Amino acid sequence: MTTIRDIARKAQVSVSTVSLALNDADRVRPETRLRVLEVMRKLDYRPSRSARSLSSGLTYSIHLLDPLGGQALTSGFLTRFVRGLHDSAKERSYTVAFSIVADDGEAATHTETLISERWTDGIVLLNPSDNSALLELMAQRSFPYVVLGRDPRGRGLSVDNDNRQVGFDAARHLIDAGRTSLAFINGARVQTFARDRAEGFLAAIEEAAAEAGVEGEVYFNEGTPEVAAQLALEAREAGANGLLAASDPQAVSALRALTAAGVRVPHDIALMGMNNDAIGEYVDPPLTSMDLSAYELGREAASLLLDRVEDPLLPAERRLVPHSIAIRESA
Amino acid sequence: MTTIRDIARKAQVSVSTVSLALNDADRVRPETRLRVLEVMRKLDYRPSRSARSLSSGLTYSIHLLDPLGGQALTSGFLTRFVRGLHDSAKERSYTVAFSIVADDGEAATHTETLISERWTDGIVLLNPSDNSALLELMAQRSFPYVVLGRDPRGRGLSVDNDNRQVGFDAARHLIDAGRTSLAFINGARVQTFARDRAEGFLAAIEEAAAEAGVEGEVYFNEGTPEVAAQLALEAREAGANGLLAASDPQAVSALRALTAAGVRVPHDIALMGMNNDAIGEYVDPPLTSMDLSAYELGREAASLLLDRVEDPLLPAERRLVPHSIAIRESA
DNA sequence: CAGCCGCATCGAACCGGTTCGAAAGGAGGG
DNA sequence: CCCTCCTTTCGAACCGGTTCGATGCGGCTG
Repeated sequence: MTTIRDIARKAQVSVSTVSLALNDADRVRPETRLRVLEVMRKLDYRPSRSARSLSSGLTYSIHLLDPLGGQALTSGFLTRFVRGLHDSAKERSYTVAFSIVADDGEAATHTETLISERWTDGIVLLNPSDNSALLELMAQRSFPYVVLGRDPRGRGLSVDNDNRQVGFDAARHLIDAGRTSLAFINGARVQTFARDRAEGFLAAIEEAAAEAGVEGEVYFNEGTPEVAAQLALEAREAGANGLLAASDPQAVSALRALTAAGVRVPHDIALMGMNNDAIGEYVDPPLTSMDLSAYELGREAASLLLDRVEDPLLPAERRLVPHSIAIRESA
Repeated sequence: MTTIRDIARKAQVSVSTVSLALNDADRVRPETRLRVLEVMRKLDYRPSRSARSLSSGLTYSIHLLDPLGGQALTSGFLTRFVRGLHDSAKERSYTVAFSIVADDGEAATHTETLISERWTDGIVLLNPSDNSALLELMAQRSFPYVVLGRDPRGRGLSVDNDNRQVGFDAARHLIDAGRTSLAFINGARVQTFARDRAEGFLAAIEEAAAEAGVEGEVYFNEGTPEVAAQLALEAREAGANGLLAASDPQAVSALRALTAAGVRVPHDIALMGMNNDAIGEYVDPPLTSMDLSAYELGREAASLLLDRVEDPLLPAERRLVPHSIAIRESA
């Protein structure tokens, strides 16, 4: 293994000059710098990451914390979010590591370890619940982190969709398609984003209630496809002709239950999913779905976080990523 | 930040004793050890990871390399594999990091960096192609790594399914259901596992050809759902009444195309997918699918790899993880 | 020409652990 | 009672970088 001292010897300069040549180009004479770099090339020198970490206090990595408990993330969403996170981090020469934790408690103790043992430079939290012990912890320690979703205290960094608008736009799309009795098979009520979406959904209905006589209902639930199937039938029973599900697996499950019950989609009832999973394109009928820009959320998360890692004085920020509607045949 | 020297001072022992007390329990008197640990607890001491890495030469992390180019992995598979990898690594106190690379060339240069800059203790490679420059590289450097799939040289560690058997069992399942004309919408021919599955698939047909007059064909292709839809129709045209797709998205896409063409599944043609993605349960009809035990593959990969990290003298090994058939209504 | 400044470079300390060889002390054997 | 060996502990070197303060040198200013 060739070290910085080997380079120094061979290039006839001091160790500190080598380090400077590598990291702080304009503090060393160009001529010297080139000579040093040439020697590095010749000896195929690679600075050791752990040595660099130890002395600089940086790990050049960020850490994603995935609370398995938080059901919120369908795998399609997570995959794309992670990819965005990775791509953005990679552009800035950071590595991404991750941990999957069972619940908020484990998340908190694990985070404590991440921070105090200096494993990482910044932490990405996925959709923590409102009363998260973890968020409490993060608010106290001053360590760079970003939240996907909403940080209730509003003190930290976060990336998110405008979830009220997501709900609003979805309802609006159904209404524009002539649907008058809407149902929203939503996530759990404890999830902030689910409440926000419900609010927007109902607001759109309210707005259209007068002129078009539109009405609607929100069903909070645990988010499983099984529950969605049952609720879809229930909603249909109650006269719904426009249906929004909180995820694509839920929508697909609802689709099957409705079809099996002889209800035609979209003829009898329009159906929308959420997050535009790849699979939605191939079911029959293809699924209209809210596209939450998971990849872009991931990119923004890494970008915001790394800005703070590199300059801790930057103010907190909440960045909203635009969503869109992937319109297909189901609605 | 409290360091090992703070502990030493407070506990009235030397720095080396503190280190020993922490890492090599039985080389220090129990009494002393307890005193040291007590001081640690009191001062909430946490050893710095980078310091430990630098002096021990270990990073306590493994690195997953995901070649985006290798289309082989549907996101459902990858998610579960990664989860297995993580869980197994976590049990042994290792962290998992990952990189997504565009192609084999980038994989090779990136791996070079991972190894020579000491980022990680071991590398996990996903389904490299047969002629991978990366595998060439790994074979030369002696650095712990494990391959998901087959290492053509057979020299390295690998975890895999018995892909020949996967193909065989799938065909057998269709034959047992009374299907006589089979088709396999397979992956690309350059992928070893695709060839292995094709071989098994055809072997099962061969075996049943005499008694039951079974015949069949394998369609190698790029693995997109679009292509699957087209090939499904083609196969049906040619008289197929039993169909196996290389992934669940492909199967779902085929299902839709067939249904749209008035072909009833499974009445007219039985349909099987692969990898048992969650979504298969909710389409209509629910999808029978080969379950490749992605989670278990991930667990085994980490387990084998870490065994070698901790004892480099262990011999190479190829571990096959059993598959199963998730039987639902489509076949 | 003396004084000052800034640039390029250097040596040494430092980051916080691990580990090696030596030393101290006590037990056991001859 | 002395020698040896084993156990426990210690000091110091080491891992491979970064960074701070000092130094030497040349050029500019007054």
